[in-house]
Amino acid sequence: MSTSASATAFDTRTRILNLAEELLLARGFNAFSYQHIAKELQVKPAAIHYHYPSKEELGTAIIRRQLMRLRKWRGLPRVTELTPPQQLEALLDVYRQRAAAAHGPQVCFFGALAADFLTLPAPMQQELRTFSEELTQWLAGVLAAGRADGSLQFSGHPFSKAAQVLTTLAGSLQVARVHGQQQFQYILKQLHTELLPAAA
Amino acid sequence: MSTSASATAFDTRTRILNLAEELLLARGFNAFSYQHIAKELQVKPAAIHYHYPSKEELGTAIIRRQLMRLRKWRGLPRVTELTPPQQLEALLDVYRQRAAAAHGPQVCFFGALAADFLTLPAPMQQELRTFSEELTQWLAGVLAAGRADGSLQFSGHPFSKAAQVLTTLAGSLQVARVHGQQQFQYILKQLHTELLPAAA
DNA sequence: TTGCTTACTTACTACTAAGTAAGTACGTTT
DNA sequence: AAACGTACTTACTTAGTAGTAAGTAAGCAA
Repeated sequence: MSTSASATAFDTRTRILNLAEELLLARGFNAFSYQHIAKELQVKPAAIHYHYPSKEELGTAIIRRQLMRLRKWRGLPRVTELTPPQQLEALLDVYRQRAAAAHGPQVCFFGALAADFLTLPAPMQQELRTFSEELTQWLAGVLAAGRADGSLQFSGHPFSKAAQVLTTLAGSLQVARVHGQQQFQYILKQLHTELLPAAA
Repeated sequence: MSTSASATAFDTRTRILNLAEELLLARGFNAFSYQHIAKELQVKPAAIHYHYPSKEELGTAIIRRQLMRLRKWRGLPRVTELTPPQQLEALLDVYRQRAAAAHGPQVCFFGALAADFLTLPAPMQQELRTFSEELTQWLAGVLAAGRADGSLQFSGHPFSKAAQVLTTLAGSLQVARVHGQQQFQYILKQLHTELLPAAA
């Protein structure tokens, strides 16, 4: 169209974002540099600055993309049409995938960024808050619906329970990195059996 | 005695360790430097190197001290003589204190170091594993005893449940940093009501 | 063909990081 | 008084950090 969007241009920009995301999840925001990205992509560090002038913009772009993914995902027919327990299962699957990631277990966005939170630029802090809030609200809705129709069980407010479940999931990926996947399995199984009625 | 252990020497060493610990919990291992410590303590960076030649040794010392504290704490009469629910409560209090820390909510050791885990020197990784394992084992014992005498309720293996609870606690402090203390309160309340029988 | 845009590279600045070697002031020991 | 150990400072090296300014090759547009 008007923007001819040459394939290579788009590619490099996206490849930078993909790699930065990977490095963020693997090492944290303060422990990866433009040099790491540049070396891996076989370009010069200045090329990264061309696409993302500052590290703050790069970091914000990573979170923003993840927020867009969340919004798209939760609106997908193959997600909205599931029953509450299936939606919960779909969420757990996302974390299972991360735990089994190719280059060693990754943490989730929240876990990776929350640890460095106080050192993050303000725009990144704000984006992260938005992301976390929207995810919690979505899960709270799923839990409320599930308890209403008897397919899920828990005590307390759905929002509190959602916050607790997401917190546990975020933590469980960090545990997986320190203690291996078995601990992660234990924790997920524990979550699973507590939320689903024994009868079902 | 043989080592005259001049007061100032001991003081500076300890003050370095205290401040490094504080910075680690606030900013993560990769986001504090010898300069930060030196400036705050009004000495030169080389003075820090004198006491802790490398950052790896400083980091290891922080974890090791925390491990010693744990071993001492769990053996204290005022802890061992408590009932299982009281021991659980004592553990939760440690986290509540961190959440309400003076200079903004701190995360726990595990949360702070797990995020940076892949960038940590091997000795620090090993010390952290030991610390986490001992803490989980201790809590598993408390949970098992509590379920046996009917004062605590949960499903699954005590070790799995202990891992889940500690994971949730670690995560909850990260949440507190991002979303404020109220979310933290929700999560702790949720944990509390689930573990303690409604009747009690 | 001239000019403009895109996507870089080269070469740099300014700064910070961990770590080291040599020197010094001071108190204790001999 | 001489020697020594402790606890530093001064001055440095090496290696990285984010970020910038200027140049360039390739492609498209008038």
